[in-house]
Amino acid sequence: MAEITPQRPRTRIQRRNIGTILEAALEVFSAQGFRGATLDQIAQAAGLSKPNLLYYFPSKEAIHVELLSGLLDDWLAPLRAMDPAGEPKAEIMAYMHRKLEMSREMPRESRLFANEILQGAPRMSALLGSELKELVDEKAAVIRAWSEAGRIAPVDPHHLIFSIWALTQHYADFDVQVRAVLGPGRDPLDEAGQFLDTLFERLLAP
Amino acid sequence: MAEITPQRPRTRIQRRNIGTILEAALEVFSAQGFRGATLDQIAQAAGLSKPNLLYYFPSKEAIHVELLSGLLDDWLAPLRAMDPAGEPKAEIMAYMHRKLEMSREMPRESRLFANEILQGAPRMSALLGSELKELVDEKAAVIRAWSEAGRIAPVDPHHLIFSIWALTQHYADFDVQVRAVLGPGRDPLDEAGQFLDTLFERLLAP
DNA sequence: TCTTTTTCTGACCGTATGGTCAGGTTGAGG
DNA sequence: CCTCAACCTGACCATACGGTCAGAAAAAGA
Repeated sequence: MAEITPQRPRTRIQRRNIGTILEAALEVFSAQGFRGATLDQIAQAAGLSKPNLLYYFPSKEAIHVELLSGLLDDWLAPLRAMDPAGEPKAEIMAYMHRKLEMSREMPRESRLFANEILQGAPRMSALLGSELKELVDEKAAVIRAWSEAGRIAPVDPHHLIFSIWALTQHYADFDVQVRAVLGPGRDPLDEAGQFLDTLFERLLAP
Repeated sequence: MAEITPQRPRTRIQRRNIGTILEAALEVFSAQGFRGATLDQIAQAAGLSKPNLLYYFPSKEAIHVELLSGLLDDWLAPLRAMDPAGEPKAEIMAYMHRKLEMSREMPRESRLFANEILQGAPRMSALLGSELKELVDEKAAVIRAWSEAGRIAPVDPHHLIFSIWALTQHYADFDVQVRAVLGPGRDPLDEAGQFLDTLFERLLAP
């Protein structure tokens, strides 16, 4: 009975199976939520047996936590990339577009986070108050400086960031609603790109 | 064994208990999601026994459906109230503020809907494509007319409505995240009111 | 090839959960 | 006060689910 620990380097098989499991878990957790997902569903989606899942991860919860913590960096990367030395409006617009692109390319990750936050972030609240808050505060200071220098219109930096999150993630998290309202034959994400361009253009114009 | 049907008028006790159950179910479903909520939790929150719940509702699912369909009208009321004969910007601003007020006063309802939509709206997709779409299309036409008459800046009406939903509901659905980032001693909803005023002011100014 | 370690599985277990039922209790109308 | 329908409950059931375990199968190493 060998524990799979980060101590000794992972074998080829371990890398492959752990990857497969996390991919399957993302699929199932994002669609069903933590409580709604079952190990059998994940096992089936991964093409592995249930005991085999639990050979690689000690519990259902451990899979979920691994997914969340592994994703947080990807999730915050676009904000990290916002350059204090860049042109203010261009930097903010680029951030918004990168987030919108993630709603198109990574809707499952978006929904996974949304599910977690909706339930009160029981497995993430620590990270929210530390890592996330620090990054946001840092970037908010940058935006505030831009704002005070008159390079963008005056605006609350924290709520500006919230608005980017809300407006971009909405197209991933509420996809069914958006599509139901728009009807077939329209590309919500394309239109959103145009609309949000206009919105932030007008909001930020000095 | 009497069925509780809408046929014969409800007794006093029925009205009271059905109300209590729906209130408790809203509390539990909105915090845990459908799958995460248990009948025992709802029964305890309602101060009733589990079999007694099932005396008034045939199943857990029935309680959930009743909640959702009963809530849809309240949810759409602010949009319905948008008056084509009113002053365009004021009407839109008023709608936004009413929605924001609902995020403050009815966060559980907001999260209940968010949960449902996130899971792909398995119990609501019919309503989304009919009742919701029709109302939104109707109001979108009004907004488009305002826009074409030059009374507000040109803007895609459907995405304008989406943006109001996204920006206001974000403060209810992602409450923990918003509070974690802002830190203690700030009132997110108050600040949001200011910020969104500015945002839509600049977006809509002709 | 032989040995050791890693990988994998069928069978099984305890608990939680949605739901049922026979029968008791309470309230309303006469 | 009596009767009948409405209301309520403890005990119970079947299933789903997370997790365990003894040992087989497959890789890796010598």
